[in-house]
Amino acid sequence: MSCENNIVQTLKDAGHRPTPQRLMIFSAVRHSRGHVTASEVLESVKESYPYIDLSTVYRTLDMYKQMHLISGTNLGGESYAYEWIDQTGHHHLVCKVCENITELNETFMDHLSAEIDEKFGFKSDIEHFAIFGTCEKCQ
Amino acid sequence: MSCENNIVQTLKDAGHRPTPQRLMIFSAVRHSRGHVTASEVLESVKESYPYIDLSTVYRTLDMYKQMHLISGTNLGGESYAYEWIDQTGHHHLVCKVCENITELNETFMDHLSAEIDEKFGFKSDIEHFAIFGTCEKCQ
DNA sequence: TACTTTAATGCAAATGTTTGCAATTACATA
DNA sequence: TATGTAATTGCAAACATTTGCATTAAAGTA
Repeated sequence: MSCENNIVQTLKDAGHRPTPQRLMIFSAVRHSRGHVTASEVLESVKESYPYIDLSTVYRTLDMYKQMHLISGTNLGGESYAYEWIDQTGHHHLVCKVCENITELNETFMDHLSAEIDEKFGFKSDIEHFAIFGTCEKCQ
Repeated sequence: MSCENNIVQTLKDAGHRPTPQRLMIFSAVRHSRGHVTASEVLESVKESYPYIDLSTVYRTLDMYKQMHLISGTNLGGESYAYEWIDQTGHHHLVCKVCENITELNETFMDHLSAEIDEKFGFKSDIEHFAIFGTCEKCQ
């Protein structure tokens, strides 16, 4: 389970310590709509705890990513964005021209994922994907 | 066409100037088996032209990437790897445990790509993909 | 509660990548 | 070939991310 009220337990179960920093960072990602960058998380957490360090943010986001509580996606150019993973995993179509982002339902990847498992015995970890291209408007 | 003997023409056609630096950088990527990082390209080019700068390498690799002559893929962790795109585009299955990489034939993505076009009118640009997961051995 | 052990933090420095700008180079035109 | 112009380069500085390490804090045990 990855819902907020037992993030403490989730951390403990995974053998990690539920430090205040980790809870604040989780909360910052959890409560922001859509994607956030590492420095946005930093600013957000700083409002309640000014001594937080960027390296802690990066380390913690990486940890949550490995725990599959949040996803990290390169949304083109400079922005590496983190996002809380809710029940309905999803992907993005990123238009290289207008830079708009379209959400893509998880089921689109299921087929591919099953095919890869069948052929290679490889369990793919497709939680969050960014596919680049050109959207209808911009073609 | 993206074969080596007319890289000069390919550049001109795209409105770019075929400078010595660009030709050397293309050659470095073209002649290396598999993936190369930006600094590997730098070292390689430096052997014949020591004054080359890393920023030129990055800018040029980005340009080639936009021209779809090379692909850039985040192969996990720190390594961002560039690769020449030959006739048979391909993708990678990257195992998070043993870090081994399995090549994945282009056709695997074709289905997904067609589905996305049909549903969203979105022309996806799936030339080079890294899918993370756990390989058969490591499960 | 006091003590011990180990994980996690903050800081500073290292590394990787991008950007601004003046000098240089390639190309078009005369 | 000489000249003008716009693109490209190398440099230096900015920015983003990661790492090493001493200090601090969390959790288990007595």
